[in-house]
Amino acid sequence: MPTFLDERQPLYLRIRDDLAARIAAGEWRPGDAIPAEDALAEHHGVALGTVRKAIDELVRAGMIERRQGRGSFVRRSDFGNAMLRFFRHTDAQGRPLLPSASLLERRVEQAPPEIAAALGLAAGAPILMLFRLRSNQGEPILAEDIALPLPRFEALADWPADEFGDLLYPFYEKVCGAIVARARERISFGYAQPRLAAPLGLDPGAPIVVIERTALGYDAAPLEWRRSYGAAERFSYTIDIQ
Amino acid sequence: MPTFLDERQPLYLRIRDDLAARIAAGEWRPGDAIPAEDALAEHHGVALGTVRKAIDELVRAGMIERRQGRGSFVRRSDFGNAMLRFFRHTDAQGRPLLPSASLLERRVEQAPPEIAAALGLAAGAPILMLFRLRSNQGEPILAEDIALPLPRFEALADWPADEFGDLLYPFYEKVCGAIVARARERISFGYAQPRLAAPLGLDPGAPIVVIERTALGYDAAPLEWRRSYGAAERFSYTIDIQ
DNA sequence: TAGTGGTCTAGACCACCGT
DNA sequence: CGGTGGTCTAGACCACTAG
Repeated sequence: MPTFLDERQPLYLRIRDDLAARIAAGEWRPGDAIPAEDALAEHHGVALGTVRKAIDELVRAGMIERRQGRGSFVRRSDFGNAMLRFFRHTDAQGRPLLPSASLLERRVEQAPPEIAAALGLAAGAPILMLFRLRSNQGEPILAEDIALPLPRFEALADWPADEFGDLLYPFYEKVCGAIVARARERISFGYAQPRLAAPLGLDPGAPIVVIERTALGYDAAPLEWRRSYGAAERFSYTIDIQ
Repeated sequence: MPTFLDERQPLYLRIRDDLAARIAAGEWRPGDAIPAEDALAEHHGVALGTVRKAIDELVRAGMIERRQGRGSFVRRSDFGNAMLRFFRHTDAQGRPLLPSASLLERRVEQAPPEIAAALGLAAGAPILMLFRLRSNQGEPILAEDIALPLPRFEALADWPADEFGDLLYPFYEKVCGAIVARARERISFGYAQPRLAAPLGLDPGAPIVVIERTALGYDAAPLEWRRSYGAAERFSYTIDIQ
């Protein structure tokens, strides 16, 4: 029988929070099955329907996936290529292309105030800065400034650049045990400075879209800050609203 | 006892579809209360929990709002000012401003292919085109091309222009009985043609954001097409992703 | 076949709302 | 106070998955 956090909360919310905390603590990792509903019901001393309602909440929050007949699994958030949804590129058959990535710069810095604030660090705290270019068949699509807090991501400072791979988030998980669960993105518009125009193959001053992202873990702690840049003319994004 | 649509569907989905169809048919309008859960349970010959699950679905879909102790109500989708979430303007105290609208042009046309397709009409079908400017304290924020199918919106063709009001959707509902329930928007970037630059107070060729929207009724039928334009430099949009 | 989630029932009591 | 939605129980049976 687990200890409950807030006696005033309904049972199903307390169970939801208990499960969420155990996922955040790493008791189950993405892809793992959580215990069966009847086991959880017995463990928490509640009816099955109450556990189902708790899991419903976590499914809505994107933390858990149900698979009938198999179990309920911690969801692996898969937005390694999410930035590309703004700059969709398809091959001749209309299938989406996964761009390759190349690491252009890597250095240790003191976090400027804006990045420090986004990462929840003190200004001047040490960070690892990456500058990355993503391209499709040699054609540049996106440039990215990426900031990672140190010493959390120390291992990446000396890791061979050619082993970084096209998708960083699985790489963070493998090398540093850091699991990205969700993110907040802000889209705005600007003009390409020469530093960006050159690798993107644009004229200096060309209009670009700027996508700023803070990626968070299951415990809502900031893990990564990045700012991505792409040609404004190729930007397109669709939303459904109610 | 109502007739059910698809015997293979679970009960709660059939009840959800029945309620959704009755809302789409106008049996209850936005703001109206739907029958109490126990009444619906008896009416459909099912247990209370089954009706609750059906209503849960409609709440998730944004069609219904629950209010404890009062009832469940058809939701009035309120995105009259949703376009402004991309161009947030606040007063000195940080409160959002509701811009005023002025109708600059109004004419009956034959729908060009793109607009006809979006509205589900044959190319060349008659539409009412509006051109509108939205401003804050005299400062232009957004220009909008709006297309409405005829004869559905016939009443607006001759309605006094100064009675259109700042928000069109409540106006459509009042004058034409057309209720907008949801919409799909596509954001892209472009450059201001003189026709747009002048009213927006921009230089011709200035970068602009283009937001194309198709607004739908509860029955998913297209009601309105619009394309909104604003200065790219003032654009900002935040999204949470999982 | 055993184990999982999915649907459904028929209750009970609580929390909130308006009169 | 009566009526509403919100929580919770203790079952039953079904549908799907894997070995």
